[in-house]
Amino acid sequence: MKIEEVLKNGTEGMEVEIKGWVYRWRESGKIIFVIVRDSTDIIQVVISKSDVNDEDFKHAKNANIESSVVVRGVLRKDERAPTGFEILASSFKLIGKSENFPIYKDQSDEYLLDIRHLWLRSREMNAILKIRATSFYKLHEFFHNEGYYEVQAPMFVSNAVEGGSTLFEVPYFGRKAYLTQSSQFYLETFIFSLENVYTVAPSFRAEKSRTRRHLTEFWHCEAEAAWLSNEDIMKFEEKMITYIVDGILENNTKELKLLNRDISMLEKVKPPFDRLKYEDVIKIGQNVGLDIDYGSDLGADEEHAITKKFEKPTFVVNYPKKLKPFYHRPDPDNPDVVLNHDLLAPEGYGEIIGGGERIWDYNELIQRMKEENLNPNDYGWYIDLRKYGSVPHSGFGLGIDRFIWWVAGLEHIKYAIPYPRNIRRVTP
RNA sequence: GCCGCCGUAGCUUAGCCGGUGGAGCGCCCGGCUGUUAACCGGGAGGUCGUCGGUUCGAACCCGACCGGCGGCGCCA
Repeated sequence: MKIEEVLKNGTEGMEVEIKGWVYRWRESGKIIFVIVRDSTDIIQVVISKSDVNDEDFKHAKNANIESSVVVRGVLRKDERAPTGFEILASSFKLIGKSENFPIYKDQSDEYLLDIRHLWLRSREMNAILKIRATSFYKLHEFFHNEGYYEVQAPMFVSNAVEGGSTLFEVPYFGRKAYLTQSSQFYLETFIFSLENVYTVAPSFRAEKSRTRRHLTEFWHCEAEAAWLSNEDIMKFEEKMITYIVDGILENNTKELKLLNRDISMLEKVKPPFDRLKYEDVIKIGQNVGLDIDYGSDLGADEEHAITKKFEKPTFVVNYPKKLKPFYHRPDPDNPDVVLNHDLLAPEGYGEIIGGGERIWDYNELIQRMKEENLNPNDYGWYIDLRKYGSVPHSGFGLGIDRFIWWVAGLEHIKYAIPYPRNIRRVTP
C-alpha cells in the first residue's frame, strides 16, 4: 500500500505492507523508530526487539537514512506518531542500504543545487514536482478541451525570433545553428493548417541574467490562434490560468500547505483580470515615486510596485511600439502603441505571459522591419505567411517555470524546475 | 554589461584592535523499550580559496588572481 492510502483508509489493527525509504531513524536500546517515506507521504514504523526476529531487528538497526525498506505490520493510531498512525513492525526488510546521506540540516541553497539529484527526494521538492506535474497536465487538458492542436517546432533553428544576441550558437555540420528562444514563428505557420495550435517545449536564452526570475533553459507554453484579436486571446489566457490554478487547488492543497503557500491568494484567481494600459501603469509608478516617464520600459521595480497593488494577475496592454518586437501589430487607432499584453502575476512576481496580435499584412510587416533596421531577407519564410491568404491572428508565450514559481510561492525560480540552468550552472 | 557581497572541518558557522583556531550538526565506537531534526559517554576530522607583500609574528592588514552569491539591465 501507498502510505497516503494507509493514512486515509487505514483502521486500527489492520495488517499493512509498505515500501519506501528511511526518512528519519532513531534508536533507543531495544526499540527503533523509523519514519518511512514513499512518493505519497510519511509514516512512523516501530520495531521492538520483542516483536521481530533477530535478523529483522538487525535490518532495522542497519537501515540508515535513505535506505530502501519493505515493512509489514499492524497499524495503530498514536498521537506521538508524526502523521497520526504508526506501524508496529512484524517484519522489517532492508532492501538497499544507503551510504551516509549528504543532506541534513544547515545546508546552503547552492550545495543543495549541487546535489539536486538527491535533493529531489526532499518533501519540499516532492511537493514542487507534484505541483509542476499538475500544471503541465492541466495545461494540456485545457488546450485539448478548447479544441487546440498540440504541435512540435524544432529546437535547432537558423535565425532569431527577436533579433537580439540572446541565442546559444551550436556547431551544426560545419554551419552555425542556434537553440530556439521561442517557437512563436513556427506556430504561426501551423495556424494556416490547424487554426488553433499550442506547444510545450524548452526555450533557450543566452542572456547573462542574474535574477530570481531567469533561467537560460525554461519551459515555454506557446499558443497561436487564427482570427483572434488581442482581447480574444487575453480572455483565453485568463480562463487558462484560472483553469490550471483551480486544478492545483483541487489536487495539491497538501503540497501547497507543506510549502507554506497562502492558499487564499490563489483562490482569488478568477476572471476577469484587470487590463491596465501601459500609460496608466506609468502614472501608477509615478504616484508611488518611481523615476519613469512615458517611453520607459517597465523594469523590476515598476513590476514590483504594480503587482504588489493587485491581488489577481493583471494584464498590461498597449505598450509603445518602440519597446516591443517588430511583429506586434500597431493599434490602428493609435499607431504609436501595439496591440499586445503582458500578464503580471500578483504578490510581486511579475511577468509570466507575453503576447498579442501579430502583424498579418504583408506591407505593414515589411515597413515595421525596416523601421527596426531588420533585413527582410533574414525572415523569408515568416514573411511568406503574409502572402498566401493571411489572416488576423494572436498568440502568447507562458513561462511555465515562472507560473509554478508564483503559484507555489517560491523565493527563486530555480526552485521551480528540477534541474535549473542559469548563467553559471549546467550541472547536475 | 553594470553595482554590491562572500571564501575557516563533510555541512552551517564563531573568531573585536594581528599573538599558530572554537562550536553546532554530520561521521565512528558504546549505552538506553516511546523517540519526534531524541538523549547520555567517548573519538576522529582544519596547509583558515591560491599566490605574493607588510610584520618578530597573519584566518585577521595590503595587493593580485581563482571560485561563488545577491541585485539591476534584458525577458517568459
